[in-house]
Amino acid sequence: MTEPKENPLMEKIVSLCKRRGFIFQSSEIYGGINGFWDYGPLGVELRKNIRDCWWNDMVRQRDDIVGLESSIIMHPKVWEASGHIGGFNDPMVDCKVSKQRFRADQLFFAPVIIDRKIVGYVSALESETTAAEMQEQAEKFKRKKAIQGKLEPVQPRDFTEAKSEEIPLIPSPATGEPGSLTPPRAFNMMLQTYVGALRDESAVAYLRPETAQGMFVDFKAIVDTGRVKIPFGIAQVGKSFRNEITPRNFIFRSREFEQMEMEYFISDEDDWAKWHRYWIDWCREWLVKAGIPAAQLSEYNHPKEKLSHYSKGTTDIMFQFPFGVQELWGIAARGNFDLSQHAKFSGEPMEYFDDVAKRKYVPHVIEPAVGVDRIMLAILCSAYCEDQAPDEKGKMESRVVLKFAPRIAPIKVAIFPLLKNKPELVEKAKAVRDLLRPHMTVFYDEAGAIGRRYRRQDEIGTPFGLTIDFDTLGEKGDELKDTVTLRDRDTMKQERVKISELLQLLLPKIR
RNA sequence: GCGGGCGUAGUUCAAUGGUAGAACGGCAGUCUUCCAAACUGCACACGAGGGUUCGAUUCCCUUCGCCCGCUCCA
Repeated sequence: MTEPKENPLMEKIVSLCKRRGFIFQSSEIYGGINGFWDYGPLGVELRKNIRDCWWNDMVRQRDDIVGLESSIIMHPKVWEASGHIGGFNDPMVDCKVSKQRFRADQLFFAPVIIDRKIVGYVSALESETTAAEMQEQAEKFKRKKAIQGKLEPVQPRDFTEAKSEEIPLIPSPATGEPGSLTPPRAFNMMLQTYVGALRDESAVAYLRPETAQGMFVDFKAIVDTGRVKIPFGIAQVGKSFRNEITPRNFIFRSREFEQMEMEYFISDEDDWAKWHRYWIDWCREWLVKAGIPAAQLSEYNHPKEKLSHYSKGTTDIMFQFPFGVQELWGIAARGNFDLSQHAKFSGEPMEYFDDVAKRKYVPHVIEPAVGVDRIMLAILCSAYCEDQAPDEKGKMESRVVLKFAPRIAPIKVAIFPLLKNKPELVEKAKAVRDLLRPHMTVFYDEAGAIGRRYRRQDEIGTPFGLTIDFDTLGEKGDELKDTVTLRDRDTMKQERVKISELLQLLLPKIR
């Protein structure tokens, strides 16, 4: 099967997002900056709705979850404790020929020394037999080059110790030939900055790569002041930053992104699998409520051998994006690793005293973590739709519609006077706009033909359109006076509704 | 980070070694009687930098960005 070289659907969505003011490339007038995006007038409404829905469902409608907004820049030790500095800051070595990448500390090399003279180098990847392998290579090397003399035993060193003049002489483990390896380069995922006026090592700080650590670091403060009892959760929405090597797929993976994370603390004796399942189901239901069809969702369980050593299990809710099935929402059982680490690094005990069980323990945690940006992209992709609609003369034309769930649509209702050159219509339409505006996002439009205005709203996913016509003014008698047509985005059907009943009709539909 | 492809209006495309056209969209106006009507007018582009050249949007180099594949994604 050949992979499609292009992705027409994705291109259409990207171009619609730009055309209608959802998403722009950041700093575009300067040529753009890779991995950063701006959200325009409609994008910002959509994101706000996503955040608000999540916050409402996750925090406000529950007794057991409280909110938090921690700072983006935290004490650098936070990232030592979390493992982001120590464990994931490994220098990497690339082989320019085979395109393989190795961790420098797992790549070993040694000079081949005959009669006290270095005649070449051998290399091997870390394994139980690295030393033996390299000794064998050295002997083979000696035979091949037909060099006489005494071969000294090889002494493997890892690549982080390679001197710059040695690097071109060390063979790549992939090809066996020297000259293709790059010097070790650090791939630190965290964005760095300096706090304070001095730009020295002591001032280095990091932009958080996840919001989660804020919840762990403030765990004690919340337990002490929040009147919370296990099981309970701490939720946070905020920006995070990662130096992704390859930002790709529109806003799917960016360097600045917004997370919605929740840490749900449970007893160390609780059945974590039960809570894990509970949160997976909760997240799936939430996505469906946000308008994503259940049929486009699936689950992926991370294989045990790929899990971090502290994780008991991670399940990703996957979404069928136009560019493939990709991770949307990760639900991780993190054990009590994070709290224990912070206890260790800060010296502050992170134990919870359980009034019911009458004992102390370090709680375990289940973490549903999702990106606002990813949800936004999934919503855009599943909402995008092209169908057929009749034009003025009844001829079928293709129509682009974003079928957003009304609760997350940027604009809930658009209001039109049938004609703009009739002051009575305009005045009445503006009165209807003012009536609804305190309760929902509205958009007033009087430009062009009515059909065009409907189509414009279809393209930005506005679920309802209201048109004020001559009947509204009472031209056909009192029966229709002060009624308007309410037009449905998806069916394009219209019904006649009394202005006085609009609010009670619309409000339940947009919740 | 590597390899391949590509950068011309808001979008989709065209042309050209002598500085660019269209369609759709946008804005304003005339006109309107419920699904992208018509007419008129207006605004808007050669991603950036350097080189070759009398002259570069066009050729070359660099860079930035986008797409596809690999890699990476704690």
